[in-house]
Amino acid sequence: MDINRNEKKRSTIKEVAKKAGVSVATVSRVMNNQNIVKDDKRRKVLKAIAELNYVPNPAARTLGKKQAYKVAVVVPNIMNYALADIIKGIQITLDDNKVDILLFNSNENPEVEKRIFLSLSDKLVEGAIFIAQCGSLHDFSTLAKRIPIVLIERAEKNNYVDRFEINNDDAMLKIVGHLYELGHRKIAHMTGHSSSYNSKTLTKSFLKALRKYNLQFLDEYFINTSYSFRGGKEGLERLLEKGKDFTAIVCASNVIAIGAVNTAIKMGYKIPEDFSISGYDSFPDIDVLNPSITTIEYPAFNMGKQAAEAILKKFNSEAYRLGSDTIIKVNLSKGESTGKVRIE
Amino acid sequence: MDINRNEKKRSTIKEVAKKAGVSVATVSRVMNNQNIVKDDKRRKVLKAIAELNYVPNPAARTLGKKQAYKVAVVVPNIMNYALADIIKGIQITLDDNKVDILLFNSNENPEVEKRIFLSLSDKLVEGAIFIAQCGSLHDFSTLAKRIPIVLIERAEKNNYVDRFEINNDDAMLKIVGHLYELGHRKIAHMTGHSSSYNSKTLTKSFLKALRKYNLQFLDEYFINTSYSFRGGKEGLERLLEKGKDFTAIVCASNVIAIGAVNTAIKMGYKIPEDFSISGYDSFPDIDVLNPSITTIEYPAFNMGKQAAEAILKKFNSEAYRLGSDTIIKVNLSKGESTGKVRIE
DNA sequence: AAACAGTTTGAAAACATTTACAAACTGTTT
DNA sequence: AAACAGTTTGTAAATGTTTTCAAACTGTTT
Repeated sequence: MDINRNEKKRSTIKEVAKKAGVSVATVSRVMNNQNIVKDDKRRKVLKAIAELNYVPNPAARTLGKKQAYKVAVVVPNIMNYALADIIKGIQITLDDNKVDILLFNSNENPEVEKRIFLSLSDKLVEGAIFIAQCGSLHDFSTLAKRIPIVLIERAEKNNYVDRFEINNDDAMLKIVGHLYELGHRKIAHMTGHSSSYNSKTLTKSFLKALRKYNLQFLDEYFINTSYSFRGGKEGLERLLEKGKDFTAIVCASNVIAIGAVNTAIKMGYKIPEDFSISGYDSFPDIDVLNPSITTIEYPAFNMGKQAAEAILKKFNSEAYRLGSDTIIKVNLSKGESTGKVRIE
Repeated sequence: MDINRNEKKRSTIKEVAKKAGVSVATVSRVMNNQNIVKDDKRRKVLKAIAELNYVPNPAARTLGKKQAYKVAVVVPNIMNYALADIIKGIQITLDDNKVDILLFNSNENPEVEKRIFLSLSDKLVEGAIFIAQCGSLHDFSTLAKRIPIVLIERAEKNNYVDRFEINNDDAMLKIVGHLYELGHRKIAHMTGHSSSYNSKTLTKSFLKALRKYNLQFLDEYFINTSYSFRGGKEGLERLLEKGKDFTAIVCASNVIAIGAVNTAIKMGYKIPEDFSISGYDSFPDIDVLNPSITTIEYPAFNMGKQAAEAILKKFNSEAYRLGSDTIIKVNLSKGESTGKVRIE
């Protein structure tokens, strides 16, 4: 695709200099408000700038300064509240620092993500934030030497990237513990597609938690589905086809949980009387729903802020510096979708 | 904020040229796959590129070509399914054409939006898409001379921008008609905050529809609230405080409707037996909810695609060309949240 | 009035590419 | 072998900034 629009020409720094009767260097100094320009010249320059409607050409500026004030943000799906909330946190923080974000969406397609990853090295961004995994691992070592990298909920480990990991082990321990206390012993699990790193690690944590409580895991009550209301609906339908021996379902995401809860009620089940359902994620106003969903929540917006701050911090550091690992704390938020197991 | 990281230096076209024993022009030709380079030289160049790990500097390229392959997308809130869906449509279409998107989020803050709008003129993007209104009107005439502009659901009119407007009149006519057929005569209205252009125009369309059906509008059953589940909850609470003379509520958004429906049921009302509630928007899998929501839906993802295509089309056109006005069709999707009015 | 330090300025180089133009090769045809 | 047309290549200008460095001003002190 060729882009060939005849732009109405911008005025240049040369024209401003000519009009103001000074050198381009002086104009540049005024633009970058270096206060070594005398007042009378500064005034002349500002006047010329206003008259010519001059705005500096960012490409030339980037070339001269070797700074683009841009950060790439790569997500698998923008239609996901938790991810959108993280992006919002990033956006607000970077915006405060006059850094723009270049948004890339892989649409859960590993090949697209790979392509984005590879193309990043020629994008002229001063940093990149990758959120959530989709498909294969990338080798960040080369890229991390050039620009600061932040990974949120991703598998890659590397000494030079900053990582933010949600404490899945604790999350699953908390939710399984909560269900255990309510008397649940047969707990089903509904998670994302098996190709997803995030699903797989969460399942591992779930199994760990079961072991801790000496609960056995029933293979037939393990369901992979998509991260959506419909995924919750279809997952529940497949689960119930196999029988209803479980008393609770731990879902890997709130949308799945909401889909499952609503479908269960539509089918005539009572939640939580017939079985409990829990979610996981960051979902706004989840307490407003009926029934409200018991969930493990993490501070998505805040994670975004932290990620952006990590990038900004590295901007200023001399060269290439060790990354940090941050474990994000989770919080059990009890709702109406879980309850005491019925004594049969 | 100063960005001062010591980047590991990229290799340049000069180094490649030297290593390959050719001129920089030849390297440039290879990079832009112009097939006027002889095979032996091309091979040498490619070898040198590979060995030096050369990737062209985008800023220099932009400067030379006067093309940045970037489009700005400005939204009031990224945490909104309909907007996110539009962005997704834009993203996919632009990505196919190797155009990147620069995402700006005004966070529903008119001043931030204004700032973004003004800063756009110095961003070096080949196009801009503004989605939904937030606050004051902007004057797009100057910007539109330089780059193609697409406005989605915004008030500004201008001969040179492409506009996409949802057919609000038809939407409200359809939903009021649907409720009228079900016997409803006293219809409340819950919309966004009064500062929002989108809310205001929708309300106008709602009033028009009422008139068409000879229904009177009761001032006290008009509620402004926020676009969220909680907004729906709080709106409904305020509405019910004023009495319960209405038999239906037309909400300006699905999140408001969902919040209201769930809250109503929690309060002990039966929906739609006690009153009907309708939504408006694009919301994924809304039919999975319990009850499913009657809503007016518009093709958000597709609108995004169309918007991006409009931009791409203008890229290729000579200079500055008339814009188009597209009215987006809406569709009534009947759910379980609306029903026949109870004969009292 | 000369010397000096400090401030303000401008010329020109640097940034990394694209591209217009001319030169140098091809391979035919006379 | 000269003339020609077509292809391939290189030189150098152009793109619009920032920044280095030296020069030209200041105003003070001797």
